Order: sequence, then structure tokens, then C-alpha cells
Amino acid sequence: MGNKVKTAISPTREEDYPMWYQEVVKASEMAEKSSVRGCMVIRPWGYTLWENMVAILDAEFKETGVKNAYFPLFIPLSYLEKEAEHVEGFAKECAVVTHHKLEQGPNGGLVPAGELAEPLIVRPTSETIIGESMSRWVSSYRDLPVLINQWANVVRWEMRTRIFLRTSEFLWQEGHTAHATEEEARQRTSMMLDVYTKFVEECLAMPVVKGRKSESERFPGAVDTTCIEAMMQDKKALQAGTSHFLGQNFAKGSDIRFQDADGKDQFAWTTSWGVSTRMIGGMIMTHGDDDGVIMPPRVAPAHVVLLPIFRNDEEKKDVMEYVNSLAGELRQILYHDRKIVVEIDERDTGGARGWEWIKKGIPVRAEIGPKDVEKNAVFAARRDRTPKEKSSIARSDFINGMVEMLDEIQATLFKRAKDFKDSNTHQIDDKNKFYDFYKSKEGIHGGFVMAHWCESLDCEAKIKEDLSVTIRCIPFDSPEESGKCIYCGGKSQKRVLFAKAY
RNA sequence: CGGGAUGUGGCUCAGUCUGGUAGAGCACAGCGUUCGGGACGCUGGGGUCGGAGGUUCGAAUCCUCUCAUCCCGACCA
Repeated sequence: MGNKVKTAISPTREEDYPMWYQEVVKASEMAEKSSVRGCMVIRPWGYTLWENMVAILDAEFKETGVKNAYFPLFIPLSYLEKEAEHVEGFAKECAVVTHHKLEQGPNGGLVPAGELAEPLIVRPTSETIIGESMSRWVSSYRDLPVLINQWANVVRWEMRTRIFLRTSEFLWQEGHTAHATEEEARQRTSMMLDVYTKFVEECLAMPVVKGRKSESERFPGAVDTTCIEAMMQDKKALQAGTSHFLGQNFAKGSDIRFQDADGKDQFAWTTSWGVSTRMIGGMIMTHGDDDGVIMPPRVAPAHVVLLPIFRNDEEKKDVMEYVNSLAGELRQILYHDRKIVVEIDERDTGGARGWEWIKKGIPVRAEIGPKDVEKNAVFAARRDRTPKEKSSIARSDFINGMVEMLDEIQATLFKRAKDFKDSNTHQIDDKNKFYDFYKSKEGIHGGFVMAHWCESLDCEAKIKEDLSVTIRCIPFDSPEESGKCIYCGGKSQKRVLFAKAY
């Protein structure tokens, strides 16, 4: 070992980032690969996190007038064909249902039978089937806007999968709205991106860059795709949420028409927006360290774990009494509209017990033994500090300071991530420097580069081919300034965000 | 779909070349000693070696077929 600190996760981020990620997910017991190819099992520690995310987002959506609904998992093939670019975008990764029953096969096994007249696809996204409903719901401008969201699973048959980041089946939320005017639809698009930004920054403690996708990265069928991009600790970009302005493309495909106030027939303007379980992967890669996950308190499955320490039944009795009453008091406290969640882990598994909670990323750990009972104190540690940093805190201070401590942890995580992102974001104006910056193919390197771009698809494609670096977005806050395209030297008015991406 | 590789207890893997009915570490269970701490000792449970067929007195080991998975490429973000 020497002076090297022993870490709970091996390899470390430095040694092998992708492997580190896999190990963290496994060690935290958040999820695991299932025996079904490309699909994951989300375990309680991961699913509770998701439920917390859902609860917050759901309330925010409703705040803006959106209502939840549910649409079929199966989409008739013909629906998908309604929007040309859309089909092209998704056709390659669709699961297709062709039969409706099983029969005994010649070798004893079951074989599909009863071929369907029209194949059904398992939804990769629901624009077309929700559009079909909307077309029937909307006939007058008085019926607009329609503001719908659904929480659902979707399937995209991915070739290479990574748990949470890209799985064949994943959980998400997809909002779909229809409006009478372009302006209103555009406003909705940006309003929902703002909802995502606020959630991701405040609750997941992940700083993001807000912007618009270049044409090549746009959602199939969209007029405009806006997004939030976050930086992972390997300095790659991860799209954490998207909001699309679909223009009238899908309204035309699905025939969503209405009569306006002047009695004229018009196509509606639609939007769609979504975030998925992918955010969980992003959160892990933003905050996790070589000891495992670090849960931001706002969404943590649990806030505090109490670890009773005792040697015999007598000590156990005293300690447990103290622990239970402490837990009871903590559970009364509200932390951002949610009661503090306290775990009590009285397993007698020695030191391994504490490390399990570190790996799970619980924000606060407190060891409580006879000495603490005697002193009316707790021996507490925070997940945003090193494992060895523990200190004795008076019981009342621990309780009264809990909300503040959690907020501090939340703030620390955000600041740490923001500093990391900022210090790894550079402005580069020279093509050679740009290439040198991204040249290395292995390990943790690179970062975000703000550089000029002439808006040519060709320049973008060449850079992608040479460096696997793409335009993540054209940031909204990128100021107007004259410059030269980083690839061809052509005229440019704005810097765009380049990075390697997940 | 093209190239490469692997399938042995829950996990990681040895054994396969030189056939003789299975091993290690970790994990798990019990007991004990420890312990403000990812500990130690002893004991124990658990696999028939991806599947099918073949060669052989005898196959995890050889042959054939098959299934699955992983990596690279392609494809996708």
C-alpha cells in the first residue's frame, strides 16, 4: 500500500474510469445487469432514488399545468411511419412484436404462433401514438393547449449498453404538448428545459450547459432540439435532458388540426421533452469518488444511517434505546418537503457495515456506542468528506443541525462539480491546439472546448471523424462575437460547445 | 452483419495441451476470539464443469453440432 490510500472501489477513477463506474453501480447496490441482454434490474437503493427524482419532477410539471396520462406500450408500425425523419431515426433500434401467442413446438419448446396482421413496435418514444390521440381531442383553438406527460418505460434496441447510461429498456418521462401558435410552443419548449435545469442543478447538484443542438444532433423530426449538457469526471459530456420544438411536423403526420378564432383550419404546434434513468448514471459520474457513490441529499434514498456499536446484550439494550429515540426525532424533521429518512443498521458485521454505507453514498453516517450514550452525543461522518473524518457531536446539535448539514453537503457537491466543469472548459481558437487538446485516445483527458464554428455540417462531421469530438450544443449564453471556424477558418458569430460525449 | 475470445459452486478464476467421475480465493452459515471496526481462527453448506450428440472401460478434459455472453469493427448517443 505504501502511502496510497485504500479505496473501497477498485479500479479507481484514475486507473480505469469505465470500469470504476461499473463497480460503483454494483457496489452501491443501485442496479445490476439482468440476464436479459441490455436490460437492467434497478434495486431498491437505486429505485428509491428514482422515485425521489420522479416525485420532485412530477410536482414541477404539474405546477406548469401539465397532467399525467398513459398511452399504449405497443405502437402500430404504420404510426411510426407518419413522420419521415422520425422513422429513419428510430427504425434501426425497434423491438417488433409479430405474434400474439405461443404454441408447443416440435421439440417440446414453445414457438411463436398467430402472426399479427400488422406488427406492433414497442415504443421507443411516443410522439406518434400520443399524436393520434391528440388529433381526436383537438378540433378548436379552445381545446388548446394540450399538456400531457407520461411516466413510462421505453425500448431502444441498443448495440452496446451501459447500465443507466444506455440500456435497451429504460424508464423515463415524456411530455407532449400541442399549441395554437408557434410562439407558445417555443415558450413551452424552453419552459420545460428550465424545469430540467433547475432540477438537475438544485436537486442532483449537477451544473449544466443549456443550449440548442446542431442539425446533426437533433431529435428525428424536430425543428429544434434544446438540451442540458453536464460534464462527467472523465471530462466527457452527458446529455441530462432534452426539450424539443417539433414545429408542425408531427401535427401534420398525426393530423392534429384545429379551427382558429377566425374559423381557419390550422395545424397545431407541438413539443416533447424528456429525462430518463440516464440521469442517475450522470449523477454517479458527477459526484462519485473512489469509495463509491455520493448521493446528493435532496434526492438521496436515505439521509442518515445510524450504526449502533455494542459488545453484549446489556450494551445493546442501552444503545438501541438511544438509537431508536434519536431516529424517531430525526424522522420528524422536514428537509425540503420530505421527512428525513433514517436507516438503522444493527447488523454485527464489523467495519464492513460502515463501508457499505459509504459505497452507497448515504450523506450522513453516525456511529453510536456506549460512550456516546453516556455523553449524550453521536460520532458522525459526512459522505462529502474523507471516511476517516468523524467527530463527536452533541445529540441536540446533531438533530438541530441536520437540515443545515444536508444543505451544506448538497452545496459542496454542486460547487465541487461546478469548479471541475469550469476548470475543464477552455476557449480554443487554433485548430492545431484544438486537435492536440483532444488527441490522446486513452484515459481521462480533454474536456469542454468553446470554439467557433461556421455552422457547416461538413466541418462538424470532419471533427467527429478525426477526434470523436462532437458539438454538444450551441449554448444559449454564448455571446455574439466574430471569429473563425475552428476547422475551416470560415466566418462564425458564436462559440459552440465541443466535447466527447456519452 | 464481419473479426477475435470465453462459457467450471453466488462472484473471480485454476484444472483442459499430457482423458481416470472437481479445486482455490472471495462471499455465505455456525461457533469462538476480537472490534468505535472494511479483523482472525476453526467447522460447514453449495458446483457434475453452457447444451446436445459422438469417441472411449472411463470425458470438465478429445471430436461434431448448438446456444449464450464478452471485446473490436459496423451502427447508435
